[in-house]
Amino acid sequence: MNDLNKSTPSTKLYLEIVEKLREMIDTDGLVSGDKIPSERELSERLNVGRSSIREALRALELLGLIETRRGEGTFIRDYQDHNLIKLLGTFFLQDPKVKQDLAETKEYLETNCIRIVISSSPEQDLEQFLNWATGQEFSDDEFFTKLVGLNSNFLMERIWTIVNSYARAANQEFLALDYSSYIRLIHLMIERNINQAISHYLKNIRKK
Amino acid sequence: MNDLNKSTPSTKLYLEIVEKLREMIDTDGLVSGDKIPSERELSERLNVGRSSIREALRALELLGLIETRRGEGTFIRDYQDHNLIKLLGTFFLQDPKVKQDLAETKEYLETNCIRIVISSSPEQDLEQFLNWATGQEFSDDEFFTKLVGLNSNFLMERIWTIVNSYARAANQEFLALDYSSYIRLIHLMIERNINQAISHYLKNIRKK
DNA sequence: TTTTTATAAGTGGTCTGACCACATTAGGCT
DNA sequence: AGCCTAATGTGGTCAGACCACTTATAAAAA
Repeated sequence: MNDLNKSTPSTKLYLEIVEKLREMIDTDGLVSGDKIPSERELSERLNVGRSSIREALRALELLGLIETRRGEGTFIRDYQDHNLIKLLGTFFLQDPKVKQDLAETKEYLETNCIRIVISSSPEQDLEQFLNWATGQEFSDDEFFTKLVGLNSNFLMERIWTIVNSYARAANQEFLALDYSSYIRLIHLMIERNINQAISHYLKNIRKK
Repeated sequence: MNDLNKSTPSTKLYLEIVEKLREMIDTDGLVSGDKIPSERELSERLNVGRSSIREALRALELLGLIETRRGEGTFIRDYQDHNLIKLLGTFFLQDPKVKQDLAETKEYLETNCIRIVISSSPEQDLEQFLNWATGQEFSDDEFFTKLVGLNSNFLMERIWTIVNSYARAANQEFLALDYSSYIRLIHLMIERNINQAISHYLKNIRKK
């Protein structure tokens, strides 16, 4: 019988295992790329069946917290979306209202981001951004990935990334890129001109 | 041997099962509350082991798409729930940088929300909001839940809810509520005065 | 007949042991 | 040394077994 969670389970066993794994990762100081014990070893150490271990690992895998490689093992990995996106996508991305909300939200996040960058990014970063944009071709995605990266808020970055990948999955329309508009946006940001930057973004980049 | 995914699997079996389940739900027109076939029956129908079925169900359960009740069965459920939140929470809420990002992001979302409400919510809704706030006591949470609800973007609402629940879990500080500040914010919104509303929010409600 | 109570059947939860497919390693051969 | 082959370790999957719990069924009691 399993050690955690005797008799009538208050929470599902696999969720407790997830918690135990978290502690294990924490106390052992495991970081991205490290290997975690094999399923069989975990099964022994926690005194639970291997199938329960696997259910917990599936949950973590789904969240993108671990990666399993057959024949090799299971590895910690940087938190990223992944399967979750795909799953939710195949399930509920057909709702048109959801699509509209996605586009809207993406836009809000991006204007918000422009505001923040304007009011707090150092000149130097913006110049570097400008150099990058001037020197090469890029996609809308790449541009805003860079931009979102400029405000050093990891959470915000993640939210945008997720919303963006949803939005991309829901809407396959490609905008013809007008590089000069993007460059102009950067210039407006360097001039710290919030209002013009935002209206430029809305009019010339999102074509509203 | 399983029917889906013979020999060298291109994608994991449990993910294929998820897809099959989605189709099944789709074609059978199952909706929230309906019962899906038992694990054993699914196992037979799809010609895969019951453990694989379970791994797929765990994934869906984690996403809040289904609910399992021991002794009864597995049921479809509205997709707005949060094992996911809890899990992610326990996983990376210990990082102090994350905490700061949370507070910041919450603030961004809220100012953003104020902007949107000001520029698109009908007078009537705002008056109603004012009445609600005038008539009773409320928490900061409740106030902003209402406010976020005013811009009719479900996704945005969800994001705020999630960020907010994280933020609350990470930061237990309670602000002493000054109701007049909240009332004043609503008035400023009714006057459609974006700049003042936002600076009032930052200065008097978030005490910056 | 109606109500209560035992029994059976169905279902999710878990464990065990068995293969398979694949990757890495260790030995042994040339 | 270099190559090939076994052995080992790992995740992926399956089958069957119990357990705990719920619901439906049938038998017994009123």
